[in-house]
Amino acid sequence: MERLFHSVRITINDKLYVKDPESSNLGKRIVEESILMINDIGFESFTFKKLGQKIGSNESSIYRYFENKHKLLLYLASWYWGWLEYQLVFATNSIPNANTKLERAIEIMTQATEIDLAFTHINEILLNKIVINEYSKSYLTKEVDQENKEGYFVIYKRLVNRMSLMINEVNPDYPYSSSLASTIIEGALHQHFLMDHFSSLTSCNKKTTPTEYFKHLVFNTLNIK
Amino acid sequence: MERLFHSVRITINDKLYVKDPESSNLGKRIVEESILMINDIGFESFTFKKLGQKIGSNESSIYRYFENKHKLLLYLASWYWGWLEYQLVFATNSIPNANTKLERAIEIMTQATEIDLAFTHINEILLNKIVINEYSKSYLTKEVDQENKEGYFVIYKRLVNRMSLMINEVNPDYPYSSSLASTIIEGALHQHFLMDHFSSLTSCNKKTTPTEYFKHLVFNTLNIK
DNA sequence: CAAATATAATAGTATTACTATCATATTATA
DNA sequence: TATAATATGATAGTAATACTATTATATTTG
Repeated sequence: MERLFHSVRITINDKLYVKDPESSNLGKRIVEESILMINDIGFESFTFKKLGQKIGSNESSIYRYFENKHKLLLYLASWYWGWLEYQLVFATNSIPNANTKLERAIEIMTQATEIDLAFTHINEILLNKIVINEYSKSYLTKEVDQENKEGYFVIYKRLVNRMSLMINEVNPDYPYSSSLASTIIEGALHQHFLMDHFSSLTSCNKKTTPTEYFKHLVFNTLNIK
Repeated sequence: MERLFHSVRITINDKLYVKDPESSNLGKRIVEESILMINDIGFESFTFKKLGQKIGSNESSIYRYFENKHKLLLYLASWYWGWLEYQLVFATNSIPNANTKLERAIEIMTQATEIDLAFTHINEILLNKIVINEYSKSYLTKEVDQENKEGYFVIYKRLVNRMSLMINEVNPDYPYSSSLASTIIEGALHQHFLMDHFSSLTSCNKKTTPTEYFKHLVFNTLNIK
């Protein structure tokens, strides 16, 4: 299975980069090391100048790949959601039973990424942490409507919609499938954040996982016992 | 009732300001106009220099009230959550029935702020919008643990805990009350954001409110019909 | 009215987020 | 293999940001 993942390529909106980072060694190093660095010092403190120093390259060279760090974040996030989408589709498409399928989907969407499937230069564990800590900043902006029109969030939207459809399959009469889908995906990120920084605001911990919480939430809400 | 609200004063951690903005006319203008301005141009573009120009004051004078715009955001958010907490307690404390009480609590936490109760210089409608669009940025930082220790998030935490207790009153056996409480509060902000910018990711709209969605979610999850 | 305090004005600094230009590698192709 | 094309690196420069420091001028208070 790992081998299979190796050969998958996640297609990302080409407006998010100036030059495709997958097309060169430097590009891959930019992506690889930016993940480590954003995870390390946080998105606010992260700059192209610092990244250049770290990878022994030049600030101006990084600008030839990404217009600015905001677009780099959107690129990384798209990659992450694309990767999750792939896992979701791969793991659920052969499941005939709607309940079992939704259950598996919730697992995939709410689990902490624990295994690095070694997608060459991308560390999925750290990328998952970046998404938990920084993803909101990519859309909580004044430019969100314009950027949404440009298609910067398509993968994320497709993912929420897939979840929504699976919810509908389980209970076609449930009237809030889109909201429930977005609540699971965004809420899972939030619960993971709370586990790390505000433990009194979550019931989740090492024993009780967000997955358990969301499964209970969803299946009770849908009136499936 | 409006008159009553007038006399309420929300107590905010005094580490969040250098000089209490409630203590002078300039301080109040800073708070008042910063709300308008952040709402208008967004937190990223907002600067103390611009604010000074708008209120006919000087950048350096604003720094005598707030160390930086991050602390100003924390101050505004604390004020907002304190104000919501007041409304929550006021509206629910006399309700004896646990279900009715939780129902009323969900209404208060998930409704869009529509009426400006004219808390003198603070526009609650705009402040609610700021919280929807900017609040996450106040805690998605590398300094969150330190700032949490300093008590910058106490009001928010108290509010989530109040919700959690009300959930427990309805169903003492429900094992995820803290997570459900944080899901309602954070999730409500998120659903409002989606209504404004990603309508395909939410089932909520003018007719179907987030309040309706969350009531259904909570009472079904708690197995109360 | 003097003293204390608050506010305003101005200047200055380090950093950020770029853009532009030119030099030098590396790679492709004729 | 020479040359052209392209990629990368080095350096410089700019406007804005996020402050700090100092001094001047109001305003308030005792």
